[in-house]
Amino acid sequence: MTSSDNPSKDKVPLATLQERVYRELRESIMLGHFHPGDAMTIRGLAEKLGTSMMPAREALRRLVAERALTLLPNRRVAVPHMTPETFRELTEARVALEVLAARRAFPATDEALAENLAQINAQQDEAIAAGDWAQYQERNRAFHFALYACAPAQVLLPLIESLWLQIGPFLYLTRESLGTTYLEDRHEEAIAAIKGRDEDGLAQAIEQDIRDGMGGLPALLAKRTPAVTGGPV
Amino acid sequence: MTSSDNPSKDKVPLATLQERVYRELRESIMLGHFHPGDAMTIRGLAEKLGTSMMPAREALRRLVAERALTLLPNRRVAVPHMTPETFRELTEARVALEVLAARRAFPATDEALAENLAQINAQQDEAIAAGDWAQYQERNRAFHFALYACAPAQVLLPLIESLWLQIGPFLYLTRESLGTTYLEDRHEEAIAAIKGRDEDGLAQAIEQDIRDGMGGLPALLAKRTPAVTGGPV
DNA sequence: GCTCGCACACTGTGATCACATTAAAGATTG
DNA sequence: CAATCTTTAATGTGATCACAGTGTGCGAGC
Repeated sequence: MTSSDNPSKDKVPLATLQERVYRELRESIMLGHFHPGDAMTIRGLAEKLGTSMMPAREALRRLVAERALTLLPNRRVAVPHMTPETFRELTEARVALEVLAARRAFPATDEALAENLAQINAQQDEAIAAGDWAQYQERNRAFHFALYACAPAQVLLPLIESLWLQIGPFLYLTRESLGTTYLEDRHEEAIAAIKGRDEDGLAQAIEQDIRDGMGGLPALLAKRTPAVTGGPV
Repeated sequence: MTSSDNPSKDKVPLATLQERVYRELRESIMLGHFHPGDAMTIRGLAEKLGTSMMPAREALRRLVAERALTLLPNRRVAVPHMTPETFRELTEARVALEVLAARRAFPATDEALAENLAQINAQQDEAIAAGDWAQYQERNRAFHFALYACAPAQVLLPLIESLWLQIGPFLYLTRESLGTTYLEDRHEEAIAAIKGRDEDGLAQAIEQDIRDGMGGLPALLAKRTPAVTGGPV
């Protein structure tokens, strides 16, 4: 638990500079530090991180390849815009892949994992009570990936992470509504399903958790960006 | 509609060199020109394509990000190995995503598309009869993506393409068995489902098509690579 | 004859530079 | 005063170079 739990932390100088830049950018994106449309330049990023162009350049292109950023026709890199339609597609993809990941993980789940998940869930509730939105998001991520990682998922995990990355820049929309609307605790249902050895129950809990969390976003999205990506005025 | 229909063709000098190298490598991988374990060097690729290191370097890293290639601990790039377990995971991921893509495409399908798919399917049968394995694979790909592209799929298509890329290096295993075992024509079933406005039927046809095509591979895989990643003689 | 050690070639990483394209101002003119 | 053209700054792309780590192959020593 102490050695390889936090591959994103800077415990080690992180072999290559490009990797460091990548991790930092990736974390910032997932935590919603960037907003849709924000443009980034190679030189700007390089200067901000104190490196030369090369690591920044490779980190940016890598994130573009993972669909976390988009390459504009100008060859400029920016945080992608999102339409309600694309968001629905993201939701369906998440449901399909994460339910599958949960089902694959199910045979490997046990009481110990259930306890671990319960602890994470408790921390998440604390975050809600404290109004700590960033911590809430972080613990939510920890919950899902702790479950999915039970079964070896060399294929599924990267795909799911790509989806989370694409959603990242829009999670800030949920900042104000943290804790305002009461939702069923789907995580609790998932834990109960694990303890009760109920695979279908686990799958349903995960699916509902995703739909609950993503459900309100298209509306917020339409409110924030009234005139699509087309032309302002 | 005439300008951006064929982004993969070389009708245009393809703006950047990196893009050309990327496309070429990607195509070679998908068509099974490389075998698992094959290592590639930046300088070697650059020399082969007549460019400098930079385009080759970025193309390789991009394919690594898309999971088409892997980055060995030595920082060397190679065609990934595959275990039967990973292959099953790939199959399940394909089923989940492609069935979803087919369902999303369904409302947009019509008679014209059915005719188009029927033509592709006929060409595929011709390829089988002629023993043209490469053409068979190409037409199979055309069939699936022609269907999935009916609905806007900015999220799903890249994910599916990533899966196809990961499978690419192992399709060569099917070379000898082309046409030797009779399989239900799931493509025909899919076309019939489209004509009959039967979404569930379409979904089942796609799922079975994937399972039929992928089913035999783990066995072939185990036969070819008895000693995991060890050493070829 | 076998093993250990050393030198050399090779690879990826990162930095720097040159160039063409594009966005942004600034100046000029109607 | 506003619109347009020109000049200028900035950006991505590609090339070249320097460096450190790795693996290989050759040779010396036991």
